[in-house]
Amino acid sequence: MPPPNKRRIKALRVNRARNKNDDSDSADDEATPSALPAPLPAAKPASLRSEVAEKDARITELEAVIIDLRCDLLALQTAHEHLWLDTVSLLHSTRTVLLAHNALKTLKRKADIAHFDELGRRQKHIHRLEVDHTRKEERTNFSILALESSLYDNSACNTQLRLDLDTTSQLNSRDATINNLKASLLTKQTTLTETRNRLYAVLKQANRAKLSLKEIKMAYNVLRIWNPTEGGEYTEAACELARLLTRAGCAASKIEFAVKACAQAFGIQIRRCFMSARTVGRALEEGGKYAEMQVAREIMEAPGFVESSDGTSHHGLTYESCHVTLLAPSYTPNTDDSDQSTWTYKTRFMEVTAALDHTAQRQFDGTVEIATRMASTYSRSPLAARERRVMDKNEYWQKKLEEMKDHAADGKKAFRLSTAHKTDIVTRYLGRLAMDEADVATSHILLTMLSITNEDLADAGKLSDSELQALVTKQLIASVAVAAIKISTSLNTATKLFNAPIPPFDNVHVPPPVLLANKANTAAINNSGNDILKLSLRNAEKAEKVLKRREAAASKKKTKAAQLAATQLELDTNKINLMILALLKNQLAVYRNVLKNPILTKKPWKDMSTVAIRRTFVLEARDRELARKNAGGSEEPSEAGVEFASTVIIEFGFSEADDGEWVEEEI
DNA sequence: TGTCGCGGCGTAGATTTACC
DNA sequence: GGTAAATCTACGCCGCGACA
Repeated sequence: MPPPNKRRIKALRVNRARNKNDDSDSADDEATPSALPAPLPAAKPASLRSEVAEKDARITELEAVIIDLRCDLLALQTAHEHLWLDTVSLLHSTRTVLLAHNALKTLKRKADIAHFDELGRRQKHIHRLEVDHTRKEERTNFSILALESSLYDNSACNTQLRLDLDTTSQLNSRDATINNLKASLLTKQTTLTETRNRLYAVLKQANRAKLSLKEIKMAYNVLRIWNPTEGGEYTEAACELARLLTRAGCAASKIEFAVKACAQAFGIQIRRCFMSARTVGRALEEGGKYAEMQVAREIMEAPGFVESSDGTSHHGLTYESCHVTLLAPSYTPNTDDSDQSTWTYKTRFMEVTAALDHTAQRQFDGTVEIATRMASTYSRSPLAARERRVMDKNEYWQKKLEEMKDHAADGKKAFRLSTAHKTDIVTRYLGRLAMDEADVATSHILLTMLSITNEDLADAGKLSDSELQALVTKQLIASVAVAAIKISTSLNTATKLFNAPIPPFDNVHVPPPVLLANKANTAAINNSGNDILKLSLRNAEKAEKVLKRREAAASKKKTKAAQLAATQLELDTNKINLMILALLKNQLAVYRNVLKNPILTKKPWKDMSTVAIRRTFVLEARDRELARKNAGGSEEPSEAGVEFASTVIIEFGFSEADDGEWVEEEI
């Protein structure tokens, strides 16, 4: 065992002390009843066994104490070992620390040397930097001084430039301002001009609007407020309205109510009251007998008129209507009715009357009755007394230029009756005239006939010389004679051929035929001169179309007639045998339509379609014509194909059908 | 102041409507 | 189908108002 060192010695001392304490403690423990087994009670006389038991228990307890002590001893030994190990460790550590201390001393010494070297270098660097700084500072100061000097100079220059800039700016600003002002002025002038123009336009518009408004207001007032009277007298329109309402079945006493009710519905005011029943009665009278008087007077004043008539049946009764178309004054206020240039064509209603039948004789009798009644009415009227003249019933016939009818069968017969009647009237008139003027009139007829030339006829757009020869010479000569007298005397203006659409002997233009009632009812009614029932546009177009078609047909017919007139009747058989189809047809047309050959007239064209047949018919007709001439011309054509003397029937695009009706020709 | 146009009234006759 | 009432028509007469 190694000799104990100081630390070990110390540790031993500690252990001894601890052991002493333990001993004392053990002594104390023994002394303490709790630590030591309890002292045995005073020995009593006990059994051995109990004594052994107590001893065993004491032994057990002691053994337990021994065990405990041993454990403590072991613990102390362990602690001692630990302490020993610690001591060894500390010694080792101390040795290590000493070595480290020495190393550190060495390092410190080296570090100090290095430190001093570094410090020297740094101090040199600092010195060098200080020197550089001093130099840079000097240079910087110099530069600053130079810059300050330059700054001072630049500031002065800048001040001067600023002054110049201010001056320039002021100048530029002034020019810009001027330019701006000029631009603004131009803009404002443009705006002003535009505004002025707009103002002028607006003023014009306002003026126009004012005028328009004024006109519209006036027109509105005119339309809104209807004055049925002028100067206290009911206007023709008012009277016509009353008559129409009466015809429509309105009682005279209810007409005022009806008119007012209509006006209220239409937004129209009627100035003052509408006419009373009594005045309505007067208006009806004016539309009846008074109208007849007026028509009679107009017929006497007019250069001529056209009569249109038609018939129809209603509930088994036959009715005949008649109206005339003639030049009549307008009767408008402030118009000179004596000036014929202001006259216009009017269609006047004559009558609608029941008839027993629709025969030609009945129609003719009706016309005679109308003429007689009209002459009587006018001659007995106060109007005739004031004008100090009367109307002769023959004047109606003298003034009648044309008749319009729609029935071929009875119409042609009626034309013949009318023509005969008029011829008689005109002959009587001419006779009276001849008696008045002796033989002057006769010579005048001849002179007038001789003075009519082809040029005159051509200028009038009428028949040429050849046409005159081709047509029925006798009829035309008679008409020319009548016309010549009429022209020379200017008294009889009605010496026209019946049914000539355009009178050939003076400048009086007669309008085309009026549409008849059972052909175009609406158009006919509206064409009848009624101022209130105006022709509707559709009917007008329809009527215009019909008239145009008829005019075209008439023109076509006239061309055919002219072609017919230009055809010379060929009597040479050699020439007839050389004729071609068209020439043969022309020859047949002359025989058929001019000479009224009774055989050819009844022969339809479809049965004369070949050259041979046509040539045969032409040769036969030639033989008959030569025979007729050799017989002195006494052989007249049969009545069936001959028109009444001085009657020319213009069918106006219509032709006679098999049933006697006139039907429109196809164009 | 005379003339003219209009409306109102009365009367007679014709026509339509309601009723038996 | 007849009859009475209602309605419509025609017309003369008279007064009123506008106008020259």
